[in-house]
Amino acid sequence: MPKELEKNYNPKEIEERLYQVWLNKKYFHAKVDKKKKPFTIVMPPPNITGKLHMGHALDNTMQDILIRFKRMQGYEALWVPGTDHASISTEVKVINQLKEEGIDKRELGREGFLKRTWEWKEEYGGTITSQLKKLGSSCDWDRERFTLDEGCSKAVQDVFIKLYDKKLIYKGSRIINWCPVCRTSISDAEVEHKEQPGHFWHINYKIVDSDEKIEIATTRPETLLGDTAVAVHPEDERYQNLIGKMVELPLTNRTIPIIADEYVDREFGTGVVKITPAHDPNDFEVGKRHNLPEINILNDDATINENGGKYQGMDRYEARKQIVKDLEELGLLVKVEDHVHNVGTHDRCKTTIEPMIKQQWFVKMQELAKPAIEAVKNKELKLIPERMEKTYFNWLENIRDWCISRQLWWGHRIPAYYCNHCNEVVVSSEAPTTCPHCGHTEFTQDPDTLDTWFSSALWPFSTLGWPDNTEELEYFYPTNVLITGYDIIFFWVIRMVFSGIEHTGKLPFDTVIFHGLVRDSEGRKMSKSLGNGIDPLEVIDQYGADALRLTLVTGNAPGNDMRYYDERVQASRNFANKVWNASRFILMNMEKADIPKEIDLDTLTSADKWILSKVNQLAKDVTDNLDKYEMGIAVQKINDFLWEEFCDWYIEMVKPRLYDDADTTKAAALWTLKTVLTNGLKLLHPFMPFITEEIFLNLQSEEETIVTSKWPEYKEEWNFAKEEKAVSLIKDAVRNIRNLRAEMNVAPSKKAKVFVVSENAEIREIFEQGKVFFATLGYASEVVIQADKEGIAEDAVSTMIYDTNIYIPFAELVDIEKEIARLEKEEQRLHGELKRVNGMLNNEKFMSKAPEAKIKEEREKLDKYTQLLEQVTERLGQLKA
RNA sequence: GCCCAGAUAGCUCAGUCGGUAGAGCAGAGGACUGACAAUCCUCGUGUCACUGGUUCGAUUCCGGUUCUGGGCACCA
Repeated sequence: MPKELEKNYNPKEIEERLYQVWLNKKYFHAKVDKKKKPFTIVMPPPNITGKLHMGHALDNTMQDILIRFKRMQGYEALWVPGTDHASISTEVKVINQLKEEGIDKRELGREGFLKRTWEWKEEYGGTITSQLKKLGSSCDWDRERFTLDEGCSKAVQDVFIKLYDKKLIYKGSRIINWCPVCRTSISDAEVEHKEQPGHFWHINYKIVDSDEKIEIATTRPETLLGDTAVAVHPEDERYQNLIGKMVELPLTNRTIPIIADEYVDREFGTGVVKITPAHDPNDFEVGKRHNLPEINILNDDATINENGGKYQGMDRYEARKQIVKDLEELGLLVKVEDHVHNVGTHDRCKTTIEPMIKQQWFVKMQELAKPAIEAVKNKELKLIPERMEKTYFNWLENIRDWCISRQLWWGHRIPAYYCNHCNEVVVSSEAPTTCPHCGHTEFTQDPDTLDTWFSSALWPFSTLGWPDNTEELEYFYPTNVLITGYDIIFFWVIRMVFSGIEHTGKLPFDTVIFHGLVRDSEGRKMSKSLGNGIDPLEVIDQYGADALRLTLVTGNAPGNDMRYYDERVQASRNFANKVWNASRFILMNMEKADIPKEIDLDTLTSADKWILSKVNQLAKDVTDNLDKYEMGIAVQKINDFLWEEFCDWYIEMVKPRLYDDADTTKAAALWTLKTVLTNGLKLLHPFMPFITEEIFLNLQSEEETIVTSKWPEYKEEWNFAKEEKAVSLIKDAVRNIRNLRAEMNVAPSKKAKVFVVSENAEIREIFEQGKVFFATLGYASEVVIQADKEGIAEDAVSTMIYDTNIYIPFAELVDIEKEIARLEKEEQRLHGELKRVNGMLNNEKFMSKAPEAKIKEEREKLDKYTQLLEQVTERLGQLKA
């Protein structure tokens, strides 16, 4: 006994209830099953500091669609969820929390701080995953992972040791990006170049033992405290005589040489550059070439250190002011210009980064990059959209070594130990007992932790048990696709690719799908500072997760940004409501006949066969689209099918049969309604999991849930080409009649007798078969089908489809003038069409070169238009006479 | 400076492996037709940015131009 659906579609109640059932029944749990093919996606782990935003919603909707699709297709579909420890973000959050309590992190000590951070993680770290559940994400929560859990940590440690042993990880003193607020080094990828207004200070340096001066220009005057040379271009005539001489460095007691280096651009500024090897990456390189001393003038908080003389202790900007002032007093400041330049800032805290020379750990990238480039070049790894390949190559081909050490506490600690006696470095998973160099037994572990992306780079395999060769790893790895935003291609995607190749010998996935950003309705990035972010949870609360999901995936091409409009979610919700109501209608009528499990297809009417054929074709199309990851196109087709073909046409066609007690095709109608609805729901399920399940459960299927139900496949026996053509003809006729009536302003309540005239017996038969619904849909009081015009009033309005005429003699309603105008417009249109077709067919080149099918198509059009034109002309003649 | 993308109906966007361009929203007119007014029916002549080329045929492919976004790099 089918339970009736609630009168109103109430997503909130349905979604919460169903998700709980799905969890209890473990539908999302995947296990090693050699009889089935695996399909695996690992979720880009959201930060534990995060809150669900539209980007996550889009990202996870797309993943869920693919996972649900594959699960229904019979794959062992595994979607691994998890979170990222997000070293800096989390550490900053906890530091701030401590600050409110008046505690400095150093007071707590490393262990105390970590304890606090784990507590923080326990309390807030699960926020985002619980929010993902509201979205309907069908992740295998039994396999949820965390980048800092035991397994992932082991993987990190193994990788570090392995790369160190291969000399692909090294410790070195190099210029790195330093964040004075977070007080840690960061990688190049974490530096955001931002345009900022600044100044260009022109300063004179005096040549030693001479009255001459040399003018340099700088945007950071305070760095002159660390200058160790002044450089000019070796071929610059202006300065030839100065090369090799010394200059007095103002405000210090030092003299520094004038050197020649090709790095200098003669055209820019004065053509003279001050060289500060310790605080500028380019100068660092120049310094190395000329063996210049490196003078670090900054403390870790960007105040001037003991090398800054009287400026010691000043903040970098304070020192800048003072130095400019002092230079001015000395008469060495030539001029100040306004200058807009790009300043490197830390992407997390937006602080201006300071290049500094520090001992850090690096991953040597050159060798690792090669196979990653190769994989995309030889198509083993596919990037969607393809244009992302350029970005990918560009980054990898110009890659610099990756600075992986961070002066933070929250993260994977570097497994390196230093002998307290001789400072020998030992890299190993456990603290060593004796120093291989001097034999002493006391060691201190490196205090630094690793870049948070070091662990996420291993995510596709560390989550499956690597480095142990687990069953899961064997079965589910490599994963299939990765879905993520294009904004983390460098941070994450590329690093996973080379890590996968290096450590597992396999690509971690074969396809990467990049999606764009969800922007606000004005096209702006959603951001906290603008306050224009839209909370997905509020949208879900108001319209339901299904509506949000549908909105996010509709009408968006891969890699393109999209705008979020409330109206679009409303439209999605309306669609859900439509599906709901149509389903209610079907359920309400189900008892009007016994619905057979299997039906003899011969008992179906042409309308039944038509819609069955349509849903059959839809299954094929949707499957094809999803195989190509074209989710937007797929769901558009489902939407069109359900709303237009199924609701607006088929259900309307079927109504007279259901309401007529004498009708003998009720079982066929109900079987068709149920079958088509079931298949439609299944196709829709990956996109709108909740509403489809709720209806499915009420439809009394053989299957216990739609989640693991069998995906509809194309069936040859459901292909009814003849009926498709027939119904399409009747639909055209109906549309023409409606059109006519609308133009004539005839109210739908005014039924009229309709004559269908065709010399073609087959066509008469088609209308005969569809008579019942044709009458209803075409507002006919009676349908008369005949071969000639016998008995039809002269002034009946008419319309034609192919070789069929339809006459509606609602004489008193007809406005002859209007009818003539309408026909003349039609006549004009046909002339235009004929001109075009004739133009093509009379073109010899077209005839000789165009494909035969195209020529045939155009010929058929010629026939059709010619015939229609004859009829219109004849009719016009009658009316005008 | 290098690279990429977009430019299509009033708005937001799909699409076209080259053969007379689509959706949603908005708008106009009509209808409470026994699931649904969160609905139904009817209504779109857009130089598919501009400009050359290839082609029987280009909005779709190739070249150039303009405008708008984005990424990377950086000149001190």
